[in-house]
Amino acid sequence: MARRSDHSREELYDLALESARVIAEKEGLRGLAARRIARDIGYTVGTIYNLFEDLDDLIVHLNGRTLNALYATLADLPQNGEPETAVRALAKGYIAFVGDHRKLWTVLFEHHLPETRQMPDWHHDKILRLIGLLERALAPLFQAGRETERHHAARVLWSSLHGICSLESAGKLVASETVTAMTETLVTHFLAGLRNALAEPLS
Amino acid sequence: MARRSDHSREELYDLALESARVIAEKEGLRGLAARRIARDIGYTVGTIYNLFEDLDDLIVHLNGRTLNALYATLADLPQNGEPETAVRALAKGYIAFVGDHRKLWTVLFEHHLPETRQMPDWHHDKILRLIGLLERALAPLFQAGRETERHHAARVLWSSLHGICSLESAGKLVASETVTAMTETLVTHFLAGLRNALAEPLS
DNA sequence: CACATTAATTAAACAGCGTTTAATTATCTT
DNA sequence: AAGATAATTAAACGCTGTTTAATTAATGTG
Repeated sequence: MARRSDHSREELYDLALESARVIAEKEGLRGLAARRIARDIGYTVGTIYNLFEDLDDLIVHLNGRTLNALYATLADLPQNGEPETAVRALAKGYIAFVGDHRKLWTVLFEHHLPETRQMPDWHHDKILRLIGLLERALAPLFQAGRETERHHAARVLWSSLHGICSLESAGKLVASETVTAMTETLVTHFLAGLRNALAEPLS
Repeated sequence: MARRSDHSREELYDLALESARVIAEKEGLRGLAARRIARDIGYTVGTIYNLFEDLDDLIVHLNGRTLNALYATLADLPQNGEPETAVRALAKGYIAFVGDHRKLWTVLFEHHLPETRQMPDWHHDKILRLIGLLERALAPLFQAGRETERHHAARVLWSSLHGICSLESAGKLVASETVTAMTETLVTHFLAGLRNALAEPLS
C-alpha cells in the first residue's frame, strides 16, 4: 500500500513496456489496457500512471521500441554498392520484420494520438534514422549536392513499402498478390525510372 | 418505451451512419461510440444494436460509405488516353479526397476488425472497384492477355499512394515533403520504369 | 373487429475501461 | 531521530460495449 522497493523506476518502466509488447504481439491494440498491464507486472493502475503520462504515452513508448527493433534488424544488413540490391535487401528485411511481428507492427501505425498532441521528437528521430537507411542505399544514384532529391526519393520508397505492407496486412488489398512480389515490382520500376531520369541532364 | 414509427428501419440505418460520419469527420475513431450515436439520433443504444451487429459492424458500414464517396469522386474524372495523365488525375483526386475528409479517411484505415472476423464481401468489392479505376487508366500500357500484370501494377500503385497519404496524414514522415510532390515522383518514375520494362520483349 | 404474434425500443444491468484523488507508508534527506 | 519526498494503493467518477428482460406498438390472422 505504499512504496515498494521490488523494482527501480527503470525496471518498472521496462516491465510495463515488455508486458505491453507481449500483449500487443498477441492481441494488438485492442488488448492494450492500463489495468491489464498493471496486473501483469504485479502492480496497480496507479503505478502505470506514475510511469507514463497516460495510455497513449505508454503506447508511443512501445512504438518507439518497435522502431528500435526494426532499425536493429535493418541496420546490420549488408549494404552493397548497387542501389538496387541494397534497397531490395532493406525491403526484404522490412517485410520479414512485419511478418515476424505483424500485430506489433500494426500497432505502430494503427495508433493515432489525439490531434491536440504530437509525437515526441525522439519518435521522429527514430523514423528519420530508418529512412536514412534507404537514403544511404540510394546514395550511389545521386551526385553530390542532390541530397534533397535523394531524401525525397527515399521517402517515396519508404511510404510505398509501408503502403504495400499496410494494406496487405489489413486485408484491404483483396489480392493473392504477395507483398514480396508487389515490392519487387515497386523497387524495380521505381528505381529504373529514377535511374533514367537522373541520367538525363534536363532536370 | 416500445416500437415507434418515427422512422423506418432504413431511415434509422441512414440516420445512424450519417451521425457516425459527422462524428468521424470531426473527431475520428475516438469519438465513435454507440451511445453517442444513439443519443444523436434520439434513440437509445439498444436501437443501434438492433440495426448493427456491434460497433465494429457499424464502423465497417461507415467505411463502406466512405469507399462509395471516394469512388464517386474518382469515377467521373476525365480519363484521357495517356496512362500518365489518367493516373495523375486519379492520384490528384485521391489526394483531394483525403484532404477534404481527412479524419473520415483515417477511420477507413485506422479501424481493424478483431482477427476472428473478416471484412464482408461487399467491402472487398468496393475496394476492387477503386483499384479497377487504376487498372483502366493503365490499360493502354498492356497488351491483351496481360491482365495479370496490369492488375498487379495497379495494386502496387494503389498501395503506394495509400502509403504516402497514410504516413503523411499520421505525421509519420517528419518531412516538409508534400503528398503531391511525393506522388508525382512515384507516378513519374514507376510509370517510366514500367513503360520501359514493357517495351523490352524479354519479359 | 378482436386477438395473437412479431418485432422495435427501452431501462437496467454487467464488466470493463482511462483517469484522478486522497490516503498510506516506505525510502531518502537532513 | 524527524521531516520531506515520492511510490503505491484503494476507491471513486464517468465513460464504454454489450446483453437482458420487460414493455408496447405495429402487424398478421381469425
